Amino acid sequence: MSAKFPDLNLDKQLCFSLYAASRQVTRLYQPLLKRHDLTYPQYIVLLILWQTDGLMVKDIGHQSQLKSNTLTPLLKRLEQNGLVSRRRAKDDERQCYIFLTDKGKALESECACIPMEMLGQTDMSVDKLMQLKTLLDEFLQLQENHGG
Amino acid sequence: MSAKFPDLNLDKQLCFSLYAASRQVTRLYQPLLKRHDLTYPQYIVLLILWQTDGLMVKDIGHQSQLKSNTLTPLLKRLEQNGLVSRRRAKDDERQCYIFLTDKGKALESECACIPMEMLGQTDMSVDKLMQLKTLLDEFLQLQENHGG
DNA sequence: ACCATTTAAATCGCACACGATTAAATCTAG
DNA sequence: CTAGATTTAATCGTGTGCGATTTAAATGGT
Repeated sequence: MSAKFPDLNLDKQLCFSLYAASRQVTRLYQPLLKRHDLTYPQYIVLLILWQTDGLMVKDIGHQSQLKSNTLTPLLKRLEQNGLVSRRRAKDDERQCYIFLTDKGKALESECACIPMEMLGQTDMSVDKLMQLKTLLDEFLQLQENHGG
Repeated sequence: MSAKFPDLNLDKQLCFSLYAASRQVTRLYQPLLKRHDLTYPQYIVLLILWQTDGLMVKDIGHQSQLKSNTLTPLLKRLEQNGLVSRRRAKDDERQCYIFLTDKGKALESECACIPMEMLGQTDMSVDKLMQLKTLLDEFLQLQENHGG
């Protein structure tokens, strides 16, 4: 069966590996994040805000590559959990600025152990992990020019 | 601001790169798959079935790392679109076997150009793409032993 | 000043993902 | 032979992702 189109398998399998690896990482994070009542995408958004507080939805979208249709409900959940507050800019009512609350700021140090715990769950060398990141970023960079 | 926990940034950013790259690939596939009325996960499942027809839901789950809560509705959609048929095993009514229809089989050759088109959209060298796949697979392998 | 265009966020609809549970069939120990 | 454990899919609820549209506000050219 199959192997009718053998030349094309490389590509198929790279994309599948990427897809599977990404979900695997999300699954690894889940137990660590659940302690703080966070999902993985919520954690991503918080990482961005911990780096720079008071961003617009647009800025968070640019950094996370997520659009408002994903971010708006996600940010509302973070707001409901008391981690961020949403404020309209006075000079431009279209813009919605996101600020960390005290609770949201405090969560940063509570989550400080997560990356270390994640590294502990991987038997891969730091060297190879860095290689992986470099290749992924190169891929992302090339695509950015392409797709817009 | 931030950089309170600088040692931990490597990890955070690797996971973010993985997350972003995976979604980027899905977005790249979408226009190509839409022509055939497929989503990316549906395409993944079809790739598995094109390799080996007549698998149980469990087998597809093992290869795709997806559980029945994702696969059952996905396979029902493929069935509705006339690409697969679902049959219970006579000797064990619990098992549900998935078979490609003629239309489902015919779709394989129609999709044969997709991997090449995908490669065309990436300016990354085949060498680096292979490296990337190798690292991702190594990561997945290590995790398989870990998590179950 | 006026209206078309642009921009930012929100809304809508659909299809994943996945933890948790359920249901039904099969297996197994006693 | 049968009660309980196991296996397999299906179901349920929540939270993404994302294309498409909508709403509201600001901008820009006339």
